[in-house]
Amino acid sequence: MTTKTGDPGVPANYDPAQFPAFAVTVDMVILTMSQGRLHVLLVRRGVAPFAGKWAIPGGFKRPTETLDEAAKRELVEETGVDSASLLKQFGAYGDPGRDPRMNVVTIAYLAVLRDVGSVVAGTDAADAQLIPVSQALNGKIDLAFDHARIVRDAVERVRLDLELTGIATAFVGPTFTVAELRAVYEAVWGVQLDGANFRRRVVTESGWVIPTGRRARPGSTGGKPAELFRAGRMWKQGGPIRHPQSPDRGKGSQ
Amino acid sequence: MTTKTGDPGVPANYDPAQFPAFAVTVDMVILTMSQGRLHVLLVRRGVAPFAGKWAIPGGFKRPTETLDEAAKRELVEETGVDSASLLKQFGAYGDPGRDPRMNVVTIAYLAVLRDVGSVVAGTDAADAQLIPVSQALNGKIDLAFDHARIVRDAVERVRLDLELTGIATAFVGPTFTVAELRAVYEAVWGVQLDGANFRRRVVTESGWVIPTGRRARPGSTGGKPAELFRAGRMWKQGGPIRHPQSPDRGKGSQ
DNA sequence: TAAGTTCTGGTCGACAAGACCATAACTTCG
DNA sequence: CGAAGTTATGGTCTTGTCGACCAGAACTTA
Repeated sequence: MTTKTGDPGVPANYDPAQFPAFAVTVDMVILTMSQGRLHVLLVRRGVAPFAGKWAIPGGFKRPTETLDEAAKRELVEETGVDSASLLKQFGAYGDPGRDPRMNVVTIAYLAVLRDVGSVVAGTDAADAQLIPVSQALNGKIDLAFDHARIVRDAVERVRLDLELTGIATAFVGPTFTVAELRAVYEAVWGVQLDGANFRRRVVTESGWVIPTGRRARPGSTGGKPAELFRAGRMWKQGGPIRHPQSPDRGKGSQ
Repeated sequence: MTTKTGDPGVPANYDPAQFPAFAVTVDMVILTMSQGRLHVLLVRRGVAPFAGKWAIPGGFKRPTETLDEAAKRELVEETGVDSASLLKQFGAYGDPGRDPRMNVVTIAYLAVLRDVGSVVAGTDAADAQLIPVSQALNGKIDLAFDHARIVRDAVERVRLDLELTGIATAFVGPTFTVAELRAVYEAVWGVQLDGANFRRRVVTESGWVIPTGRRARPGSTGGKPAELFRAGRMWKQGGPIRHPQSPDRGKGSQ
């Protein structure tokens, strides 16, 4: 036992300046839907280490700001998007050697956005790109540092949050149809959902989607024009959609 | 990691050695049941800052270990308990000024244990004590740093995990009755659960409690001796117990 | 033996959710 | 213009889950 009399775990006469120094960064996994698939925003590194490899955007925390503020600042800097409410801290990573230059602990944040594509193109762009999550995770693309693990954890978290909260509306536009919302779930989970049942769940759960009264223009393939909704409250408790692949009930087709 | 050329925040040629230095600590919220109430392990600080105030145990991360290893090491040092599987990272805290001496970012871990009392008494003890969570959170007790917030977040997390996983078995002894397990849920959630229904849920959910064949000695108040179980797998997906206070369905009595 | 207490299994009704069908409202094509 | 195709959306039916409640079993103490 180090000591109870001093700072937890530290002798009372320890010189604070001699504590092992770390750099603290805030890294962000920015997810979005594009062409029906889940994408993650990656930037290409220009300098060593890992020059030429892809990485998730992020930056160093400043002593004068909180972690959340640092994440929000980085999000604005990297994408121009100012919606801190979408940022969610989901893990800390500090394995020795994860950065060959020095000791770095990173706090990882998750952001689920729409229209990142255009934003990215407008700001810095040259080296920022949306990559399908499937590609980023199956080894096709070499991620710098331990960013592959971070992205993997983030996607896992989103799958879970989609089940428990109303995050899905963050993936779609300011107004959307039930089918668009359903497409988000199907893409993230890789399953097919019944349109009628999905609609019932979404509409019944009062407050989390709000009808606008307008209707969408039917697609080029025809069909009845769908009702347009806008997002209601985002984070809710008993989630609207339950993951179908639950390890529950026998092996029923449901 | 920001090395993107043109990042407004950090030039690419920034000298790594000049990045703001932080101390990184690992703090632990150790929860246990005692006398039917949820308790948290606190240590009393002997030196400034916050001398005399209570704090959660923790310590500095070493550059050669991972965050999880640091947490495990601290847990052993503080309580003598070596059960890393119970440790769960649940948040990072880095507000400026949270430690008046220097910039400190802490990674917070959660451990749910039984019998901490005896362990604590046996090791260092003098200044370590189990405090009812209710007292620690209602301002009765002055916690150092931002530890009140950390404890609050941890308890919130446990409430949620209790709903989604089989954590509850970590609170009870190596063998236990259904009633003991039910008491854990009732204490953490502050609700009353129907004994018969609870038993059905627990026993039906195959694998997470295992009958030993033995029976408990009836309490001094009499009654049928309860069946004894031992814990099965701990972390599961679709949790066995759903929190009754869900903000769902109208205001039905269920 | 009687009374009390706890455990434990059973039943019932409410409700949630998925499968499936039917119809409505639009498209394009002939 | 009408027919066929496509999508949206509502209805019904069945199944499974969960809580409320009751009853009996198995022990205690008096």
